[in-house]
Amino acid sequence: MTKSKDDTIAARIGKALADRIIAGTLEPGSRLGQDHIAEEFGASHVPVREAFRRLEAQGLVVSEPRRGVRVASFSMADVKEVAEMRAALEVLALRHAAPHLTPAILDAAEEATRAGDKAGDVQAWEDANRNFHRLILNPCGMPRLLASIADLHMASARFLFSGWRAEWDAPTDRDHRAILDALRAGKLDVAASVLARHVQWVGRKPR
Amino acid sequence: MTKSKDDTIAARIGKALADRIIAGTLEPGSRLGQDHIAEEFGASHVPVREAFRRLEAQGLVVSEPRRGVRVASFSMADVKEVAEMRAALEVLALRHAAPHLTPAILDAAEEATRAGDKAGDVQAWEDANRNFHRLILNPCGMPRLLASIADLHMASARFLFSGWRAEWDAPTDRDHRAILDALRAGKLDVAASVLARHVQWVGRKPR
DNA sequence: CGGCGAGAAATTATAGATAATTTTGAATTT
DNA sequence: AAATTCAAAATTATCTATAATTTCTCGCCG
Repeated sequence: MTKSKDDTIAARIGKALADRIIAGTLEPGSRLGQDHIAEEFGASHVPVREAFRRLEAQGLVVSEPRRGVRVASFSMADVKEVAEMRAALEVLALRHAAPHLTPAILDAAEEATRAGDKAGDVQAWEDANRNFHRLILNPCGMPRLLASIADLHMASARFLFSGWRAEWDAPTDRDHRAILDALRAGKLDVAASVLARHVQWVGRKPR
Repeated sequence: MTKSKDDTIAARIGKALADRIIAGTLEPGSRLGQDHIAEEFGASHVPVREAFRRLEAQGLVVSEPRRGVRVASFSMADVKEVAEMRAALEVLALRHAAPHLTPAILDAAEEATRAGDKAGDVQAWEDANRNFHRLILNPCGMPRLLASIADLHMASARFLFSGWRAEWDAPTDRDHRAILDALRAGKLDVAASVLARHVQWVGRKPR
């Protein structure tokens, strides 16, 4: 029953590569040879090429016709761009999700925030962070919007894991609580503006 | 020199199919058999499958593993969702493009508006409309944002051509002029709010 | 008369093979 | 020594073939 998504080999390879790119295991700019990857996964290169197309659409790789595909590199400007897009779209999602937010959902989001506080490494913190955003935004019931946000979130996470930002501080988790408080108080505008600022935190220059 | 984009067969097929889906030649829900399409383009089904992946990422087709792909159908809710996403993202793009807008660009945008007025059919009007938006947004210099907007614009155009809206009235072109006036007067907030409203016009119920 | 299999036909997904293009590298020339 | 050319090697893109899955059809049974 856990086979509706990564059923095809292409989907499985695509997901595996995405994970590595986000985690930074595959470095920006590095070449992805289709035969090499096919061999590693014990498959032919056809599903590998199909996986490439999806990754390309997600902005995780760049492909030059007949010259191969490489892991997408990103600049500070790219990071800021993604952060601003997230701010715009997540605010939109929140405005539509708000009427459907139940106390149970808000409690779950608070629990996710606590998990983030207890996180020992960046990976665990990011998992909790993603969970928080997913919980409060999913009820908007706009699938295309949520898919776009998920892609942008991946790009943000890449940056977070890239070492540019070795530190991850408390302010974001304070933001989470401020968002929850505002939502509980019915102050949607406040929640939205905190969310917008919060999302762009990752786009700030480190060090 | 016109070969950096649709160089591969897969890209060419993808673009051709996208055009047909947007124009409505391929109806929502209709099945796309890989062999059938491959034969039509005088190719094998492998590049066809790669084209499918890109179309899937753009939301133009939906693919169920081992069950084929069909032209994505869309509901009124989908149209509204796309319109709201466009509003959010185009406003963001406009805010970043504004500082780089030159009189020459604004004149070109006005010319595009006139072309829209003179348009005899929906197709010509949509071409002019897309041109207007492209002209005033491209200078934002945010490639990922512009790519997302382009995808959303395709979805909007699909709706426009779908027959749900056989009429296309003047108000949009009045909006175009209001946006240009506001930009020329340096009233960015006004331009942004008119743009947001303008984009969502297509999401209104026809008849 | 309507559901229910079993087998056939059609279709998708993957593999293996081939053609075409780019990259590499060494020999040659200036 | 640097630049250039040209052939070999590597890699991508596509095609043809095969395996696996779904859909269809038709006869059978309730």
